[in-house]
Amino acid sequence: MIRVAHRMNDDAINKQRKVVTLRDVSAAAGLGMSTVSRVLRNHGSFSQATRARVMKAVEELGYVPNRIAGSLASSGSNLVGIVIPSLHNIVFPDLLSGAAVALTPLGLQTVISVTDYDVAQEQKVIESIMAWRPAAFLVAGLEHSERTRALLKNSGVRVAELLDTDGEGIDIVVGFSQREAGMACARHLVERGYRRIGYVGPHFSFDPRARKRFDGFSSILAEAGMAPIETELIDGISSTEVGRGALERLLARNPGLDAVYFSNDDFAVGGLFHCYAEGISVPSQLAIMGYNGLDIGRFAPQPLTTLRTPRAEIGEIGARLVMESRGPQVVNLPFELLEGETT
Amino acid sequence: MIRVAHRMNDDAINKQRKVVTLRDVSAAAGLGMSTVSRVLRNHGSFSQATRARVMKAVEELGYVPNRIAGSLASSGSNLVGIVIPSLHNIVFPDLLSGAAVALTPLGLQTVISVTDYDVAQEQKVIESIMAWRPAAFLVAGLEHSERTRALLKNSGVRVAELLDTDGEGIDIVVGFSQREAGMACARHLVERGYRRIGYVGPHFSFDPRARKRFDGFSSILAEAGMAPIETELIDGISSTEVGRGALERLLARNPGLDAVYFSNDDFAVGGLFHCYAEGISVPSQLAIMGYNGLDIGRFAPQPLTTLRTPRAEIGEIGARLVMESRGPQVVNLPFELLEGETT
DNA sequence: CACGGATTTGGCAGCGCTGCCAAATACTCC
DNA sequence: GGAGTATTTGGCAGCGCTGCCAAATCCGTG
Repeated sequence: MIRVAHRMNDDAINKQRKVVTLRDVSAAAGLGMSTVSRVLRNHGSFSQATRARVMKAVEELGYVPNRIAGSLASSGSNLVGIVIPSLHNIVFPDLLSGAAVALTPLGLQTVISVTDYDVAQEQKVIESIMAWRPAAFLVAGLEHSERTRALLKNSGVRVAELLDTDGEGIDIVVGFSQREAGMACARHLVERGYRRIGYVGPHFSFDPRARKRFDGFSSILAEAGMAPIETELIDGISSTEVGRGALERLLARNPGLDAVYFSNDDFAVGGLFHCYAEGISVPSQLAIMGYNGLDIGRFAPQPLTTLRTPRAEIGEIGARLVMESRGPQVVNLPFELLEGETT
Repeated sequence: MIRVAHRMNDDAINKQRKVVTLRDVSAAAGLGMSTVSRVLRNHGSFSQATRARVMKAVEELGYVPNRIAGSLASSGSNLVGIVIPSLHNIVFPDLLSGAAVALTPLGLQTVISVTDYDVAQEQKVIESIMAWRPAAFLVAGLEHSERTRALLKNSGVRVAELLDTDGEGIDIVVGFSQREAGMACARHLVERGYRRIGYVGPHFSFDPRARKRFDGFSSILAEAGMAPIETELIDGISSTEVGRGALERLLARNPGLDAVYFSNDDFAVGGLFHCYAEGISVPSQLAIMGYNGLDIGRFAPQPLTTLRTPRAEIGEIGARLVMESRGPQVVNLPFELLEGETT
């Protein structure tokens, strides 16, 4: 008998140690489960005395609510799926920061996946996030596989596609025209009188937004009757080192260039450093233009001419709109050409 | 009668349009739910013919599995909670990238939250991630509220604390000694003969790791019988601009400094740029030392002397260990002093 | 002090899936 | 050809919570 009693006691202890559920809390508080649930969600009505009893029991038992069960019962989660191509380009952490500003106060959690600029991988991660029935999706860009588009469209969750407005969106689109951004950069260089222009950026198969900017850029040069741009395309991630090497190779092949447009300020600063190292005078011998308006470029010895992109705002507005649940819409945010001393 | 039949038909259609469940798939395939579940999870045994029937039904109905229900039934999610203080310091995106390398192949999703260097906020986000019963936690640093530590310890989930090994961990710890890192930087400057050293970094209340480095740094100077270091403490995020301004202020107050130690390469590069702008010769008039081994510093006109930190490796190893579910352990990774031309 | 309405509380079904076990079917060997 | 084993399949309970509705309690009034 005694041993049995001991065993039961042990079991009870183990049970408690294992997982504390709403039922345990309600038993401890001497209340019904629904009452406890109401108190914990601060939803519906209950007396202050009840609230206190619940909180006391929660505290004593160390109860942690189970949102998996809660979400199943109420068919709705507080998860927001975010899908970006990379973390190595500052644009995307900035986007995430902006989104966090809007989502955190609403008590939403972010499930974040990285695709490495691969639409197949994008499809895979969106499918697996979808299995968590997120409240909304934020995805970078407008280019997806057919299946991904269908999945997002038919799922019923709100989707915001961010950064780029050149194309057909699924639901909400927040960004700016990448093509226009490229055109603005080209106009600037053309106006300043540069005529033999080179380009350093990622391979086009890689980043569709860089390609759109390049196309826009090229179209302005063509309009001005200028020769097609010389390009140095890069595989790896955006960095100072790579930009420096890329400019060196580009100049070796095309000694007569008078300006180079870089698809990112990281690259551009690398290019600028190359010029300093080689004694190439900027901008008189070679003009350097960047893209993104990174701090590092703005406060270089010669401030870099670049184009400030509103990436944090895009993240924030995208997150806000996707939760406010209105109809589909396109929001175009302004970019700003920052004239530095390198062009 | 006809109207009733119509209504039922409508209902059936609505039902199907609304949410396709495992039950719908099993009905369409003419199989039991458990069989379909087994096929979809590729778990247990079934014939190839069965597999094909299931896949066909899944395709036709556009079934998306519900991991909320699955996780509730099997009491275990494929979510990994990641908690970092900020996204504005490159260290943390790098950490996330490293973690993704280890987690993605295992089919794990990341729930990421940012604390803004606030232990209360950290507690809040860890509590709410815990409600999703994550498979594991990755958190930056060892400094938490008492409650957070208790929650993590008692929850039974594996926890890896990343970046810092100076202190008591909860479970797995992966990083390096921040104190030692600071000491290594100080030794380098002392060896080179610098004697009046300044420091630029974030407010100490802010970032406990920066404080530990600073303490290690100071201890070496004290050992060498040198005067206490002059400091310029900063509120905002790490950036070139801020570093530039901070150095200016620091030098205005302390004209005799012969070296400045920056808590981040962003700051340090800003400082370097300030020197260039003011015609201060580096390192003969003023030595500049950074921290983190960022690309931007390595490929500046004068390569920055800095200390390379293995942050992506920390993320990757932390993620790997936390999933391999062995006992508590501390992994110390090496940092590397990179001698540039600025000291 | 009984009465009607407002407030507070409890019971129970069910969200969609998985784990367990038993049943059905296929296959092997003598 | 039938017992014995291996493979494949189905049924059902239950994971922990919420939504709905009914029951209980409280309160001010006539």
